[in-house]
Amino acid sequence: MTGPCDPSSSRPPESGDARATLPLVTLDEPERLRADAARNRTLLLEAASRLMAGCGATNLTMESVAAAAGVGKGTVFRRFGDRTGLLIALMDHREGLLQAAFLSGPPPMGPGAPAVERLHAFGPAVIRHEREHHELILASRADPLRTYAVPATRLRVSHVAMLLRQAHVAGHPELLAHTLLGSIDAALVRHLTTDRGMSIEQLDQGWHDLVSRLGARP
Amino acid sequence: MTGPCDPSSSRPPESGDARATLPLVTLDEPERLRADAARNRTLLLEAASRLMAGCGATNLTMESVAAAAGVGKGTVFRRFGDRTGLLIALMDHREGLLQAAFLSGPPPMGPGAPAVERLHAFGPAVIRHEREHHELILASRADPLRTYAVPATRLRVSHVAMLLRQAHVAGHPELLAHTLLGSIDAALVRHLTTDRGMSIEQLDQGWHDLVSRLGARP
DNA sequence: CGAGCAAGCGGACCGGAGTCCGTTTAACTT
DNA sequence: AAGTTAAACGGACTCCGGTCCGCTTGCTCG
Repeated sequence: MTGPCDPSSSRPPESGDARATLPLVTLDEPERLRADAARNRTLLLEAASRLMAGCGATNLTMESVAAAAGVGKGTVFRRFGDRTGLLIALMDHREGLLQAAFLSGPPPMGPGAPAVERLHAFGPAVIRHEREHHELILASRADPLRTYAVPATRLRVSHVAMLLRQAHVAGHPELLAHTLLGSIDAALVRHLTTDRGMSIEQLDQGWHDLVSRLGARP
Repeated sequence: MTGPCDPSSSRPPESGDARATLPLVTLDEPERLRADAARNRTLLLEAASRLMAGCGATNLTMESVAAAAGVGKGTVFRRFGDRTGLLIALMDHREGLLQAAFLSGPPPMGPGAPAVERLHAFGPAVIRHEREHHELILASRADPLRTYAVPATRLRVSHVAMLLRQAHVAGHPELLAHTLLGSIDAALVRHLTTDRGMSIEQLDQGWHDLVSRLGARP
C-alpha cells in the first residue's frame, strides 16, 4: 500500500527551462543531433504536418505520426518530449515567415520605419497569422505555463518590448508587451470573432487604439 | 479499413455553450438536478477538494474522486462532462468571496466608489486571489477556448467592461476589459514573478498605470 | 581502422480519461 | 398507491499518452 498520491517518480513539475533567466533574446538552441535523429525529426514533422492537414490537430495521435514517419512510438517521445512538444515544434516551425517579416522584412513592419509605426503594423499581421493557424496554435496550448517558453512567444515579447523602449513608452516594457500581445491572443481573437461577433477590422482598430494610447505623451 | 482520421463519433468540437450570444451578464444556470444527483454533486466536489488539498491538482484522477465520494466513475463524467469540467466547477466554486467583494462588498472595490477607483482596486485583489489558487486555476485551463465560457471569467469581463463604460473610457469596452484582465492573467503573473523576477508590487503598479492611461482624457 | 560508448531506437506495457449500455431510482401522474 | 418515464448510476471496456528497458547504431578517439 502506497501513499495517497503517487510517491513514484516525484516529478518536480517539469520546470520548463533552467535558462529562463537569460536575456529574453537568447532564442538559439541548435541542439546537435545525430544524423539519424535529425533525419527522423524531419520525417516526423513532415508526417505530422501531413496528417494534420488531412484530419484535425485533435485527431493527431502520437502513434499515427510515428507510423506515418516509419519510426517507433518511443522515438517521437524521445525527440519531442510529449504531444504538446510536438505541436509546439510544428507551430514554431510555421512562424518563420512572420518572424522574417518583422525582424528583417520591409517597413513598416521591418526595420527602417519608426518604432511606433512598426508597432502599429505588427498587430494586424499577427492577428491574420494566428487566424490562419489557429487550430494548431490552440492545440499547442495544453499547458498554459509552457507558452512562455515557446521560442515564437519569447521572440514576439522581446520584439514588442524592444519597440516600446525605442518609442520611449513609459512603464515596464515587458509587462506592456505581454499586455499588448494579450489583446491579440489567438484564443481571444477566436472568441471575440466567433462568439461575440467582432470583425477583424474592429480588432485592428482596437490594436491601433491601444498602441496610440500607450505611446501618447501626456 | 476505416478513413484516415476516425470516422466514429464525428464530434462537432464540443461547441461549448449555445447561448454564448446572450448578454454577458446572463450567468445563471440553475440546472435543476434530481435529489440524488444534487447530493452526489456536492459529495464529489467535496471529495475532489479534499483530495486536491492532499495531493496536487495534477494527481487528481477521476476514478479516485469517484471512489472518495463513494460513487461510480460514470457519475463523475455525467455530472461534469470531463476532467476539465470538474476542475472548472471546483475553481468556480472558490471564486465566491472575490465575487462578493467586487459585486457587493464595501468600497473601493464594491459599489459606492467611483468607477475608476473600483477599477484600481480590482486588479490587486484579483492578482492576490489568483496567486492563492494558481494551481487549480492553471489546471483548469487545459482547453484555452473554454476559458471564455467559465462563469467566473465572464463575470469578471462583464464587470470590468461595465466599469469602463461608467468611467466613460473611450474604445471597445469588452476588448479593453479582456486586455486589462490579460495583464493580470494567472499564468502571466506566475511567469513574471517566478521566471522573470517581478514582484507583486510591480504588477500592482503596472495595473494602476494601465488603468490610469486608459482612463486619462486627452 | 576498430573498439568503446553515448545516443538513438522501438515496441511491450501501464495508467487514466472518456464511452457505453444494462440496471436502478426519484419524481410526477392519475 | 401503483404505474410510467426520464434521469441517474456504475463498472466493464476502449483508446491513447507516456514510460521502460533491452537492443542497435552513428560518432570519436586511439
